[in-house]
Amino acid sequence: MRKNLGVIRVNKNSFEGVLGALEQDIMDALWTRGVSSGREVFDILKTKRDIALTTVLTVIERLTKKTLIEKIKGDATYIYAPVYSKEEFTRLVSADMLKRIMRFSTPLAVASFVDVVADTDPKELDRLSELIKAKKKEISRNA
Amino acid sequence: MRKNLGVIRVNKNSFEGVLGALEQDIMDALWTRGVSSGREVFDILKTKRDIALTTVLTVIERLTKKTLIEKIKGDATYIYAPVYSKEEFTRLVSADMLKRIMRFSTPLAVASFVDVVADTDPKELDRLSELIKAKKKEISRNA
DNA sequence: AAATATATTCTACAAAATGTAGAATGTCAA
DNA sequence: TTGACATTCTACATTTTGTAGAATATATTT
Repeated sequence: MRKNLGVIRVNKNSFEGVLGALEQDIMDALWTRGVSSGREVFDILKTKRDIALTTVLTVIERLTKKTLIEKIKGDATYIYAPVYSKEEFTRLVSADMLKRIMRFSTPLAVASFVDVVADTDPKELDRLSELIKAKKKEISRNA
Repeated sequence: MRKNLGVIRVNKNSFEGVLGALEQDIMDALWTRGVSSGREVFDILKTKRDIALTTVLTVIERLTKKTLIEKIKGDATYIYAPVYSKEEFTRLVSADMLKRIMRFSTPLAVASFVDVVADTDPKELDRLSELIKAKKKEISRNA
């Protein structure tokens, strides 16, 4: 399930290292569908992969232990809600990864970042400039 | 060995998700000491932790399979060399992580990045601005 | 209430990654 | 030849994730 892309193992999965494939699928189901019962999540995944209801329930259970999902007593069944929106979660994960990268070397991380942004979506460079400007103002305001 | 920092599991380890703790220690030994024999690496680690020579050898072997270490026939013993410098490796890992973050959402990643840089080392914001400027020039030159 | 359906929890196993190291084998020098 | 050291093999343990059957609880229907 893990491949080698050059040196580094990767998944197609954005949250590699944070969520497994099934975990990710379940979170995605909850993010797109909103609060759902276990069976509803199962019904969604079932259309894409061959999987058992209990498998889904088990993994949902694990995700609640990771505080990524909240378990709520509904009328007939439990329902599950993502604790963080996909955006919040992405921010948290990103921030965490970035911190780890920078913990090693901020200059290197910064340089890599500019390279990758330029590669990925050069137009974002402008937005990045603006965000920096704004951030600097914010800093001096609070200084 | 994994803790919960907020939502996301982390290690103190910068390369979490890429290298295990022992693997990291071994790479660090090679990076700081330079090309070394297995026993030399072992001697370094031994001062910090209780470990067997064969354990070190085993993991070195695994790292050669991951193409992070090159195995070279020395006179009496094999010697091991890091395939990438710590800097190169960091760049590769960073770039890869960043790509994965941006694959999900470039705008979010960019925003997070600015936040984290500001938090970590606000002075880097200026350098970041300059790098962006330079990168833009580079792009227009090659356009 | 008994039977049936549905939900939830328990328990368990498999595979991969990593840490761990003893046993076996190879090699070279005294 | 006999050590001493090097190298390789083999084998476990643990953790994470995927997987799901068995058991149990709860509700619904007849």
